[in-house]
Amino acid sequence: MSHSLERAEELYEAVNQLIRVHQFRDRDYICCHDVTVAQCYALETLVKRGPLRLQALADEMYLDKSTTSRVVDSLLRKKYVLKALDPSDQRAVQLSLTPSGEALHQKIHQDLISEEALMIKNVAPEVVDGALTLIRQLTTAARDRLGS
Amino acid sequence: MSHSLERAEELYEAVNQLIRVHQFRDRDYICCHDVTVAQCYALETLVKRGPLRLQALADEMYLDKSTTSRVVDSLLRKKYVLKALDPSDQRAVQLSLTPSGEALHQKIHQDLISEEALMIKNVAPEVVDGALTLIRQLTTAARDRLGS
DNA sequence: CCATTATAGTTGTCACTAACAACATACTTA
DNA sequence: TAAGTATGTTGTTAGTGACAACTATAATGG
Repeated sequence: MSHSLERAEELYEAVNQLIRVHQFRDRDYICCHDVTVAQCYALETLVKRGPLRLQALADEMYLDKSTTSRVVDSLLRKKYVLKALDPSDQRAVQLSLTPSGEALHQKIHQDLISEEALMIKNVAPEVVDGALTLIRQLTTAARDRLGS
Repeated sequence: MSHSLERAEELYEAVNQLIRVHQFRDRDYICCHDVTVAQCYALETLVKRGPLRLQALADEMYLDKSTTSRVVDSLLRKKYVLKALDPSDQRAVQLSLTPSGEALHQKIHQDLISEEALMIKNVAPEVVDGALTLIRQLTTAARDRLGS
């Protein structure tokens, strides 16, 4: 039991460090592209999860709908996102990327992936594969825990 | 080469998800304790890296010194941090925790560790140990990359 | 079928986050 | 000692994030 707490502590530290470094990198690599980190994450989510309603987007991003509404606003102003009415529900909106939104996302995504590739270029492939599995497992565990 | 890019892409996704979930959890578990996430991170850094100058603290946190100065201000107002002059340099300050800062940090830290323990209670110990090594390796790789 | 209740988004407000620039002060070195 | 450099603080601006109050639309139930 005390062993499992030690493990928890070490994992907490390690994940924290990883998060800091990634956040810092994101600030560097995203913000020079006309969008902020949060805006970029919204773009990413819309790319991955297809057209979404506002509340659904907020859920995916773990944010309040009001916060999300404002992030989307900024993307609308910059013409990276399109807001269409849902024909089946006059209250709801369908959010999707414009072509220039797609293009921007593509560009940023590619930059970030290249950077990630450089970061792991000296790490053995098996090591990366292992980390992948485990990080996903941890994410699932955390998500389950929060959902409860 | 294309393989390594795929790996980079998957890793990027996986880490991103992990970051979201952890951020969400932090908002929940830290902010009910009289400090924000950033303030808590400053406390943690001061605990781990001992008394620090402002610029050193900013470096550890990957933040600008002005941002850090304000985070520290809020902690000074709440009496969780102590600011002492550096005798060897009248410009510099030595930042450290007050007893109540120590106590608060201890409490939050324990909460977070317990939560982390619950998250991994269904993950095999070897798996956690593996993740730990790999996450650290990735952090180091990322840090080296940014430092350059 | 209308009144109640619930849901989708928006807006007001407040505190915090974060950077950049300009500044005062103190150290350093040429 | 003058010029340059480093340490922190403050002004400013934009963005983040939550909560509550609000409008408008849908769904339900009596």
